Amino acid sequence: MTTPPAFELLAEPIRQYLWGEQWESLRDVQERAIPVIVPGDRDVVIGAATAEGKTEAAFLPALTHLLQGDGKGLIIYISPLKALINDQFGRLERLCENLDIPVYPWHGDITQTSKRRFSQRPNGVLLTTPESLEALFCNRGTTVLSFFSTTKFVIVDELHAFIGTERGKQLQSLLHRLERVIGRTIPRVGLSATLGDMSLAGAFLRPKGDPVIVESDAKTLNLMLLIKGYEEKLASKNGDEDPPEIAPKEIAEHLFTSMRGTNNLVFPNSRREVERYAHMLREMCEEANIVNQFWPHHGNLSKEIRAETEQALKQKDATATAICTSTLELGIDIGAVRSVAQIGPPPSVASLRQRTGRSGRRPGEPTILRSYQIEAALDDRSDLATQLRLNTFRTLATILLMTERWFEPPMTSGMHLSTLVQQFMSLIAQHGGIQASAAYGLLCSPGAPFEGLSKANFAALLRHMASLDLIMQDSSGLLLHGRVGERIVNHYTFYAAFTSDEEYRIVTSGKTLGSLPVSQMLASGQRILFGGRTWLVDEVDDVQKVIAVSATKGGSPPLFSGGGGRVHTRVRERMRSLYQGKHEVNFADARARGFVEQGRNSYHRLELDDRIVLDQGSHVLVLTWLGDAGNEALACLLNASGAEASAVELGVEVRKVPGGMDEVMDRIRNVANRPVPHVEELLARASNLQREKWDWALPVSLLQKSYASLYLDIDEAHAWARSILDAQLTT
DNA sequence: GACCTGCTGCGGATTG
Repeated sequence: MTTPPAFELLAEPIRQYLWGEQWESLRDVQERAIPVIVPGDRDVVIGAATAEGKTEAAFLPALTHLLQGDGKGLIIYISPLKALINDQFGRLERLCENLDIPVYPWHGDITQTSKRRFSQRPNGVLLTTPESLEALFCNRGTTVLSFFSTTKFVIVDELHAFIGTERGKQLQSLLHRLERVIGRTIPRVGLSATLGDMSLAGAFLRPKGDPVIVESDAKTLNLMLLIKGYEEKLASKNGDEDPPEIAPKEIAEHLFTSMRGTNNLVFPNSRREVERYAHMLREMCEEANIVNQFWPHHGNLSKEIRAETEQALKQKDATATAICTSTLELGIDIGAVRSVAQIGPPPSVASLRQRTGRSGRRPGEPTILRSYQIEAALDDRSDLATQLRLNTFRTLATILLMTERWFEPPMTSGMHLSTLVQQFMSLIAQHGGIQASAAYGLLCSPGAPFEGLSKANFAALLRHMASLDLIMQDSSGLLLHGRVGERIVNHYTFYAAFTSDEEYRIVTSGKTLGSLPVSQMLASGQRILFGGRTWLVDEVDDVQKVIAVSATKGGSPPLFSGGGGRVHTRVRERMRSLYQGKHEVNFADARARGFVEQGRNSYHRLELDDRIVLDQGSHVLVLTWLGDAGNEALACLLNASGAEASAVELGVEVRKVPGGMDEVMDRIRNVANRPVPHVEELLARASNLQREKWDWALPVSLLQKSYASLYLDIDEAHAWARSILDAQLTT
């Protein structure tokens, strides 16, 4: 028997709508997703790039399923962004109008009236966020059942954005709790970018589940690639002058000439750099006497300014280029762009893939990526990173891995016990109090989000939370909120699983431009760059947390701090093979090729092929070529054996002891010969382990477990030490 | 440690 074409499986009114919209054919993922979603009895993960029609691949069959039922069913769509919900609402409403299925957006900006309409007749499509769902569980625990009893599907958009985060753990928990309230399994459909291992995305969508994976045909990337190198002269020796910063200007000039007249995206890796380049490019437009076409976009700019940039990109009769952070990495609709620029090393292979995927969407158009790399001029004082041209090699390794279609596997090992604290307090709110055993079953039993946490550990958590007045127990054994817990749960900030810094609002003549984290203090009279323009600080109000500014001219150093991300072992391995290789990098300009040659020369001069340790004066550098999680774990292992070690870019830096290099080798052998220590032992001397929102409410032993699960690859570090020992035994 | 994301209920005033 042959399967009928997917199109014929869709409900009649949906087919009519598609005819009306003049769809010529279904996309590959749609063709394959429709037959598995229509019956409504399987979990499905759809992996494809932006604009390959993932949303329709989920909604067309899900709505078909709804129409084939009694018409009273509900589809819950969960998105990480309000902006995405608003986008989706516009698109879905047109389709659903014809089907007589209501669509309700439900998030923090939606009015009570609109929410009330859904409450009165909860069916159709509900578009919401994890936080709004959390609020429903907390404030209307008793109505969750009546709201959601007819749910046929949960669709999670941008699944990859949830994996490996405390917010993702919260989502898993909410979906699990939802099914426990309703008393049955609800099919889950996850929409994800292409990931290194899609089955891990499935394991995230439903722990211990068995999803159908629908992955987009690996269509070859028609990539046009250019890497340009820029050399920055060193600051003067007396050090009282600002660094010259010629290179960023040269990069801005190249961006200006190669991008004006088309739509593009520029990713300089930090808000600070976004401001710097947006400002330079705006000035260049002024000098050239043309209307500005370069717009900034980042998370601290006000919604209005961001909307202005998105609008500029979308409109047809003028061109625009956005200088942006990862705010434009997710699926917000900004249309196709001609090219993408990456300044400095991309944060990860997966993120670079998402970014470049914004270009070359129209048939026949290539994907254009320009990568700009600044390195300091070499002299006899240059440090190891400069000599090795590390940033250039990291950029190259990341780009090559992308062209080889390798991506970081999603990080699913994190325990995120911070979120266990939240979910436990939320359960108390939902049920008006809960027994410890019931809570343990809901949160930690097989298939639950915190599966694997022992009863003893759970009890230790409850005791600790009680000691902090977060919870208390009544005479019947029922657990309730304590004084502190009551206050926390009854504030709206409780619903988010993640923290954010306290921020100052930047205001000019009554209009909010955006916000700044408080870490940077400002004085009046200072000039700042914000929203691509220069402002004079008139007044800083520490009570209202408002910075009043007025427009001014001239530039000064922008705000925000910069830095790096977490690097996977595979990227470091690829860097090493690039150092060892001889073949030319033929998609780089002369200067970038020069950096490659200089890096390789340094690598061979320092004999890094054979060396494990390198004398750095006061420190010894242990070269591992592992990822950050491996390096950090090795630093912990060495610390536990009495050294003073910390993870750095190429390995672990160890403070020199009287025994010198031999002593360090001894310690590595020691690590290799001993069994892997328990996490408690490993992190016994570590402090400052709190990273997530409720980490402060965890007992030390659980904080250590949670930290280790997120940041340390102990097995990898131990295996590395063993491999060193084995190599020495055989020579 | 880069980047990013999200948020209720209620009371009181104002308006149609």
